Amino acid sequence: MSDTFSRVRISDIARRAGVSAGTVDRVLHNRGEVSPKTRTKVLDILQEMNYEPDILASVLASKKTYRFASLIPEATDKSQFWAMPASGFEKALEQVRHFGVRLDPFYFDYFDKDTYIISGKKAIETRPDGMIVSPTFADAAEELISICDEKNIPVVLINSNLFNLPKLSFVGQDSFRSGMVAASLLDFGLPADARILIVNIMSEKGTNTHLMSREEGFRCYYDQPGKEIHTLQTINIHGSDYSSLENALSKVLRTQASAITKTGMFVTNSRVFLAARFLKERGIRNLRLIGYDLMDVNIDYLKDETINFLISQKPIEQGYRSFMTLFDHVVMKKTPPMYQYLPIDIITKENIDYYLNDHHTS
Amino acid sequence: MSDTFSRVRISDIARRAGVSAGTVDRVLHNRGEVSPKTRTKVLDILQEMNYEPDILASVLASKKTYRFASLIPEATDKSQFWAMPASGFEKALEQVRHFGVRLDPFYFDYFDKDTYIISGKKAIETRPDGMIVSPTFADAAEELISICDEKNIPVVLINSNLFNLPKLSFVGQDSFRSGMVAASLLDFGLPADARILIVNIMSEKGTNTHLMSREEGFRCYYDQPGKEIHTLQTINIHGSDYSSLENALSKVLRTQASAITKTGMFVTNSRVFLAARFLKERGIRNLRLIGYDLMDVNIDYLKDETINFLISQKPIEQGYRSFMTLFDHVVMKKTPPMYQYLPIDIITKENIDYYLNDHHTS
DNA sequence: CTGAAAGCGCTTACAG
DNA sequence: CTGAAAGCGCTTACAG
Repeated sequence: MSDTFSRVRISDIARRAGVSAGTVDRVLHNRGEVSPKTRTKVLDILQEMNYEPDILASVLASKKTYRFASLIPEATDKSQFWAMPASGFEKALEQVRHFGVRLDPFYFDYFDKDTYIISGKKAIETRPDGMIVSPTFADAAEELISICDEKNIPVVLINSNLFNLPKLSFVGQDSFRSGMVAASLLDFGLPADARILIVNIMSEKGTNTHLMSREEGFRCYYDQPGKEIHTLQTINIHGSDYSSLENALSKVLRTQASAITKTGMFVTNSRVFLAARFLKERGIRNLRLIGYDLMDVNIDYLKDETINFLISQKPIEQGYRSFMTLFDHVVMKKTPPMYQYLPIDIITKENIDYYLNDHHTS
Repeated sequence: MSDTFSRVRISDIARRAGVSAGTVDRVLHNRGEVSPKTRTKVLDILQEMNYEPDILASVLASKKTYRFASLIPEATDKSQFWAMPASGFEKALEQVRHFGVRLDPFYFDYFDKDTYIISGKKAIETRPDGMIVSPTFADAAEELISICDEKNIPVVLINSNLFNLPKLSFVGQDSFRSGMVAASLLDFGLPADARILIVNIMSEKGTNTHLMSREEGFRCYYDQPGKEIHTLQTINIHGSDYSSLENALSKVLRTQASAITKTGMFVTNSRVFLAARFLKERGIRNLRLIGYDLMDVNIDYLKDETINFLISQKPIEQGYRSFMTLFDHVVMKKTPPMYQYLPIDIITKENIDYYLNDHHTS
């Protein structure tokens, strides 16, 4: 493996073909101005001698510089989530800075489609060599991406996917499957004939496609033959303030303490801390609770055992891999896989420490 | 961040200091032959202008080539485990080949200390620029590592740790903590007053330190205040053939079917498939079983639900990170953290697909 | 359509 | 102790 290391140089090829290095370079990069005859000849020798370019020399000589753009929601204190992919970008950037790579971040308001379109167009206008795009608003995303396609800007979709679009790759989690994982965990921790609440805490203006496929996956688990039959009940809460949730949950959770150990709750997003708060305020213990994302509030409830499991979307890795996908494609000329699903990490009080810092370091 | 990108060149420093590039290079690399006066002057200017070397140019110019050595057990069909770190090495190597990096792998027989010492010494004799060492035999490892220290060869320990040794870094999993994770999972899935068997399937000649700390961690979980009191029973099996296990388990598992749902079993290593086979052959269902490592046999039992959870040691990542730690230190001159604990991944039938291939791709 | 030359930023002998 | 020059492998104008 390590002997494959590039020993054949352009000058070797040139000599062998009886041409100059410049000409070899021209065929190497398809920049024309070469007669078909010499072209094929050089191509043959390239092949025969198994030429592999020295990327370092190439980057050094062509003082080319690469600019990528990212289009993700602004991280707010209500939703820290999008700060994580951004830190993944930085981590990746740090690793490949010396290749002359830059990243220009563009942000938008998660609840405002107009800002999405405006920021997106602004990003495209800078004519980046590649873009990382969160398709938060499906229709608007579709439009932006087709513009990128026209302008030959490769696009990596991050966090949620849109099918049938001219994208380079998708990096994210399989929402449906993560729902199944949640279901299997609750199933493991509940006796037969338990009662399970599926709680969708929806934001009024944002998209809720993730939540829907998580619920589908969750329900799909119990549709499998041989699974114990629990009672599944969906509760849709519109608005992510505490009082909406309190109102909705207090109606369905009047059960006396003894039944609580036979109850499970699956909150289909990071708002699981609202449910945890509810349980804690009412002194309801031993209900099995599972939700998403390693936000600080959620972690607190995980540590005090109000939440049993959190499923991580690996946001830092999403950022890191999106960036690297672009880099590998644009700079290293590698074709990435079309779908890159990150692992569905199961986080508990006991293993969370090793998921908290980027470098898994202590 | 991206504007920090190196714009100051050696020639800039040289001009400013009124010396030649060669001299700047000499102080940059501490290779002497510079008067103290010019040295401090150059140093000052370096600092002041915030010089950052262009690694690409540096690697290209110094046709230096780096050689690392690895010392890990040979992967056998009985134990595929060590094939994974090796593939992690390859993955890392692939990413940094263009820096002139090579890896010479050295292997030994997991059960034969002599082969460990012999291979280790052979590796050291090649005078590598860094070594990745599995400290399978503690005393012998200690000796090898002190030789490396004398010869200034940085060492990264992989998979299991030895404290108080002159090592660069350790990459692996916190065994104790992984035991706690296992305990919390069983606790979640078992009713109060259940019975839990801790099964140590020990190899006669290899080291079993991992198993011990996993058991300690497991027991530690139940020592915490407020945990339901289950009956914990340790079963030590010497020899990793099926009949030893069959013999040992058939003595303790005569319970009638109804009690089985109140039984959990924690196998402290990858031999959990032996226990799974036992259960399956006897038609014992609904016992809660947890073990380690994503070996093919284990995966089969996970998929047919005989095994409930597997804890992954992330062997590929261990290999990848060990190699990168060496690379970053030797080539990029970065100081790594002393301990690098990888996450303790919880694997179920539902999420395993996304842990199987290196690139989390589908 | 093609070649010769200069240059990317750093390192390496070599001469003094 | 120091500087000038050549070179790493590739790319980029430029001249023809």
